[in-house]
Amino acid sequence: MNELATKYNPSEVEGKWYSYWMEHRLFHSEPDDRDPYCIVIPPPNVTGVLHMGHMLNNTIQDILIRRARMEGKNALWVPGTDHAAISTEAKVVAKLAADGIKKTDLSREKFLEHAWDWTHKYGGIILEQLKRLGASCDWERTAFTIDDIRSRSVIKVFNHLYDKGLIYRGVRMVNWDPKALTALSDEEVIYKEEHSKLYYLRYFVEGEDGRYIVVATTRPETILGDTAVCVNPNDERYGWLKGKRVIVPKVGRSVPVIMDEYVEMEFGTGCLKVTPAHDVNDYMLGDKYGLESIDIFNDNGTVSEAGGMYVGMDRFDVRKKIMEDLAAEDLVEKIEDYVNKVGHSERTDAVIEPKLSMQWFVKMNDLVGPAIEAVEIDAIKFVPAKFKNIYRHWMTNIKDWCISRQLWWGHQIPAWFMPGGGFVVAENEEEALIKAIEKSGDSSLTLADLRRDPDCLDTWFSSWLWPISLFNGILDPDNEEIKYYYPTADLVTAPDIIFFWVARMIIAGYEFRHEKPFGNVYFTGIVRDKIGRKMSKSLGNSPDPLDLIDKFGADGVRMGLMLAAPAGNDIMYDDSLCEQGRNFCNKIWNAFRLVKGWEVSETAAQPEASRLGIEWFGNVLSNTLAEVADLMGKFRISEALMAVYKLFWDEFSSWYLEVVKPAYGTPVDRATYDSTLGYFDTLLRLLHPFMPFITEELWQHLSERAEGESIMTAILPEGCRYDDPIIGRFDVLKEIIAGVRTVRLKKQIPNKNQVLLEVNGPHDDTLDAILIKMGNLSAVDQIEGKNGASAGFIVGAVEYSIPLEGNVNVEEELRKLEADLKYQQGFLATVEKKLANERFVSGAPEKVVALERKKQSDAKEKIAAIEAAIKAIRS
RNA sequence: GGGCGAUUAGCUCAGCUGGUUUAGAGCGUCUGCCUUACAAGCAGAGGGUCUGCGGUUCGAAUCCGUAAUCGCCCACCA
Repeated sequence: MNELATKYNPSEVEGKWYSYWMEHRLFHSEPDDRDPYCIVIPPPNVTGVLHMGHMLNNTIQDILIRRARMEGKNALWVPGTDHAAISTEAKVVAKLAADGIKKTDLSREKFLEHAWDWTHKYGGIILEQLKRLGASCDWERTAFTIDDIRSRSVIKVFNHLYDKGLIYRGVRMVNWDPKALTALSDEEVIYKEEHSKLYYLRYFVEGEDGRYIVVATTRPETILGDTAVCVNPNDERYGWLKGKRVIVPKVGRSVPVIMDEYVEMEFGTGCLKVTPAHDVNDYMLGDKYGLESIDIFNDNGTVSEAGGMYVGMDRFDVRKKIMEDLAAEDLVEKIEDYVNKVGHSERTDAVIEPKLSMQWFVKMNDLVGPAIEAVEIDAIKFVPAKFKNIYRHWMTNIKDWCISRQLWWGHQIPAWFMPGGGFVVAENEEEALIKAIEKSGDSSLTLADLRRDPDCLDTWFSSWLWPISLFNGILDPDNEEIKYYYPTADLVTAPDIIFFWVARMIIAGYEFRHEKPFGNVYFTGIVRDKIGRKMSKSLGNSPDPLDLIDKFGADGVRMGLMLAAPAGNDIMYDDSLCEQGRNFCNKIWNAFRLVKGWEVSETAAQPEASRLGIEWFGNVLSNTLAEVADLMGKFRISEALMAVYKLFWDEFSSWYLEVVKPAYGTPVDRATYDSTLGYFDTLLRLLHPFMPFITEELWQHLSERAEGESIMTAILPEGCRYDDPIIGRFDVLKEIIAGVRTVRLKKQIPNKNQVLLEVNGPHDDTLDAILIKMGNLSAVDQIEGKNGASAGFIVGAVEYSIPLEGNVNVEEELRKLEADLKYQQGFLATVEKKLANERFVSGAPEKVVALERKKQSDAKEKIAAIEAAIKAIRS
């Protein structure tokens, strides 16, 4: 062991142990008698690559899983990927386009072949990357949202909801993505503030020569679809318009003026143009007043035949062109700068076009009840709790979910159209045929007569089943696995998918399983760069996680991320955090080198200092074990890690090891050595969930281990919190030692030179053995008054001093003491002011008053000690 | 436009039901050290009128009000 390098080398260690864990199936879980602890992974996009958000997210999950495993639970972390309908289809379409193939030239079957090829080629890369991080997922269970079990689950659920009347098909105004050529749900639309223009256009009034009204719009191109103009009936300016008609500029169409209080009189001119086919509100008005609806756009956002002019031009080109043409005809009143919110597709960033179309919807209102309640009463606990509000608000204002997508890559909607009109919903073709015959009464129907709806379902319509479908709980609701693992314990996810995924999983849990899907939801923050920008590909400010692992080691990166990541707070990532993690690995590594380098003597007696050190550290360790357990229970992971960090670095390395370290060239006694290895073992266990690789490496070195044994499955001792007097005494000791060291530093006394420590006052000598060793003292002498030249310090109310030969800077000593005196006097004054206040003494609890009195007497004692020291120096 | 959250040391953050020595940590900074585990280290030190203003209280970083700044979520003013 002595030939260990002075630095920890992660690359030599990580691959080895990951293979070892896999080989011995240590991540694998099956139902047994132990308590289950289960996390289902938020499935990353199958063709995605690991980014910093995944790193954060999955590090947290792994820490929770590994800790649960070491607490003796049957821990299972189920991995998998998401087929990500829109983005994967977009990637495949782009790849085909690069090869000169258009999607429209392919059959559905042919296209899906390409998509599967693509998935097999790039799919699962991200899972391989997670292994580098040390993720202890049960890879034997890896699932895919579109594999056989998950697909059949989706179909079954669709049928279930349809049969309950909770899924319907209808023409509605939906969010249309002209780039992906599909409808989207409301959640997939991101509104961005944009600097645009407000165009004021003239609409001449029919039959009133030369009289016109002015209408303000941000989208002049949609006048091609105008079928009315609307004003507020209370608007006195426009009372005369009642019953009139106006001419849509340029288009020349005569449209009615309608009156509705929906119109804000203050906005623009108080006149609203109504385009029922291309605006949600206008659609509502059109519906109310029976207006004609003219769909002027093709699916790709170009003007359709129905537009009548500019046919085939893109909507944004038309905007420019039509304004030129309107200006040429003097139909433009003015143009103003205007800031408004424009909806963009979450996946393609294309500007959303509100569009009337036939789609499938889920009636959400009938499903949310138990899901709202569960979070409200903390049956499902959100961490941090602020997300409860956001969740409640969304759930109580929920709208129907548009679940159909005009895509091929996904779960095809299980609806079949019949030749004579109408459709049936079924779990498969055979069932569809039976239902179709029944419904139509036409027994001559064959499968060839039925046409399946070509559309696919929203990706989230499969992800919302994830905690259930992973255990086949939809198809086989009574199987052992679902009964054992469900509900899962914790969910760890980013807050941006709270509606897409978290809320819907809760809804699905209650609807399909009558039980919550998980007990706690831990919302991570967003990983930002040092100056607070969200990490993104386009900004190029996101480091490649694998490069980071190469540079700092997986444990270093894990630690770096966790140090800065309180739940729900964004994390300002900086490489220096990983550096700190890497440095900590070295610290652990070198502490191990030290201990394993000791020669052990079976005959040497245990020094008193070591005995005391062992007693003290045992107490500190137990306290920290309990503290970490408490913090982890509250998901305060970075604080837990910090407690472990300080325990190892400060208490164990800087204090304990220095106390028990044998003098150079001498052996350590057996008892001290064994205790030290025992502590090291516990420390490694405590560290393991955070830093799995280095801890496994050192643990295996610590003593002989049988093949297949691992720290992963070692049990973490439980600590307990208590105040042993030795902890307090040791704290005082640390102060005294620090005082000695400060004097050494100030007086330039080398550490190897022994000094005498003189004590003036009531000094507790029970830990003197340690004091003498750590201070390199010749002795600790009790004295009265002052013995000549010395440099001193005060701890509590006791004066300590180190006699010096020759030049003592009396002035400096005095300055120091006087500054201290001034502080203590000021402090005493505030305490006495409180005590002099009668209302405080009578009003405050007895305990608080007693504490103040204690402060008062302590301060007085201390002041007396300082004054004595000053007097001694002066005399 | 509504709602929510934040503002504590140079940076990132703790500080839970007001009282635990006139506020703590990690990192960074400064000083001294290549001390026989570790210079990616050791030892020591400095650093804050808790965003401003007002209020409640014997007592406020903590509770209330208000202003400013930042952030997030939601919403159909074209």
